[in-house]
Amino acid sequence: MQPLYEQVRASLIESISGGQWRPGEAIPSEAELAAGFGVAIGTLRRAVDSLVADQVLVRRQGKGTYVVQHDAPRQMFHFFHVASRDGAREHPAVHTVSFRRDRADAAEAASLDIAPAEKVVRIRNVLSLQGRPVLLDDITLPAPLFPGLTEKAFTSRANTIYQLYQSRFGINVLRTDERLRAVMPSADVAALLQIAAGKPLLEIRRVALTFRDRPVELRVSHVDTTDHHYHNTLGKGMPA
Amino acid sequence: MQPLYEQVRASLIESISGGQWRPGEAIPSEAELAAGFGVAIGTLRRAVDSLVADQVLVRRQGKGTYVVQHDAPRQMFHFFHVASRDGAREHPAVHTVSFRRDRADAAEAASLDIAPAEKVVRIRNVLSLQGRPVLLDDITLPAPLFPGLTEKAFTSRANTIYQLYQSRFGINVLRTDERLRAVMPSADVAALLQIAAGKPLLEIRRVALTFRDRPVELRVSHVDTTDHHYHNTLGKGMPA
DNA sequence: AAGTGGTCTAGACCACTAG
DNA sequence: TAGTGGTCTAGACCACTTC
Repeated sequence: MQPLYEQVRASLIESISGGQWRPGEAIPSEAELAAGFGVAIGTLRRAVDSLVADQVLVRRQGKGTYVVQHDAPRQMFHFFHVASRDGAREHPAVHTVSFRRDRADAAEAASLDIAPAEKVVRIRNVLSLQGRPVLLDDITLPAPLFPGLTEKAFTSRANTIYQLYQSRFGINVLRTDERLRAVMPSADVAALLQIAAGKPLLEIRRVALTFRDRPVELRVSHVDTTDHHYHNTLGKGMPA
Repeated sequence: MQPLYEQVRASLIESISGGQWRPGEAIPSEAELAAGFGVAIGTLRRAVDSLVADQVLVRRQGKGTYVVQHDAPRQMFHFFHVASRDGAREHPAVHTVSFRRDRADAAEAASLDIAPAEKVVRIRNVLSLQGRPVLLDDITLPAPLFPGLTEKAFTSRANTIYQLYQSRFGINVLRTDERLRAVMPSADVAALLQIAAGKPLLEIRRVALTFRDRPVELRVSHVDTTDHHYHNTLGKGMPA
């Protein structure tokens, strides 16, 4: 038998991912929820605690508990780990190079857990920091999950992409799985990042996951690490 | 005023970092501890919970709560994120190339928060996976923290270095701060990793921290990512 | 003053481990 | 059977926000 607080947690997730409580909205008070589920308030709090730890909910003392919104600055940097030499993080300026619809290849289908040759949307973005191109993102999205997605919707608010996924398509990115390697740039990548051909790049292959570890986005990034680096903290709470 | 459970947590940390309970040993039962601190058992549990989350303690139902030992396999991989192409992780074979005493340069002193020109120990290790050299570690340690450290002690159990820090010098590595870049190898690095000069490497600059975020080790790694990658999971509990 | 989340208590009962 | 951690309850009181 599953513990009660796990069942309550699962039930809360249903309500959130089902759109019953929208991002930015407050969920009912702890007393109400506990009464509704027929559990003690301590048990309800334990379920909420775990969702707060997973960044799905945020508590605001004296006000209520809210569904997180991904456009908040600290949500933004939760998944953006590129920092400049002095450790400062900055919002990148995003420029969309291309936006088109295609079919998934075998590797992509495997990564995204979709059928081979499933329809996908491909977006290529150049991200600039301090006015210089530093990062090239190649994003692949399963088309069925993003109905009616247009380039315009993407570019108009592209610096908070996960917020777009959440507000327009009800998709909460909770976790990402990243693999990093050092590579030599291809010609087109070098051109877009305006670098010499002999300069190595950091390649990040990221799969973004939502509830139940379902993949929703594949993103391959190439980073010019001349003046920037990828920052990672292991062993405790989130990086600041 | 600090919450009670925070005070209890701080007190527990004192007992652990002070060597009162040694790694691998069980701490007193929750009932005993609660009585000793004069708090409710729920409050004591909350303090213990946070230390379990920080990987300082582990609970074993029916047996007791133990101070973490860093030689456990899952502790090993907590800070070793290099995996092969298929995602499998493997214990590296370690070969010590050099071991010598020196003085810290300015950058190292800043990273380790020690006086300029402080005595340090420098170790250079080559780590092999599947019989091939994949990783070159350049480790810098503040000598005063590691009295009597010899090459022999290091090499004899070098595949669990943090366990050595813990068992011999009472230093618990709790957190690491890593910065990743793509670089071209210097001649000596290329030679030790047996790679061509034109092949890019992943550079990892890691500072290891103990209680109160005190730095205890600086490690610069160079990784041949031809058949391996650096694996990172963001947004939830520890990677498996 | 009313409503919210945050802390703390005291105790019951369950699940697991060991002798 | 005894001892440990794991779950769950019911309620008191505090701190913060809003009206």
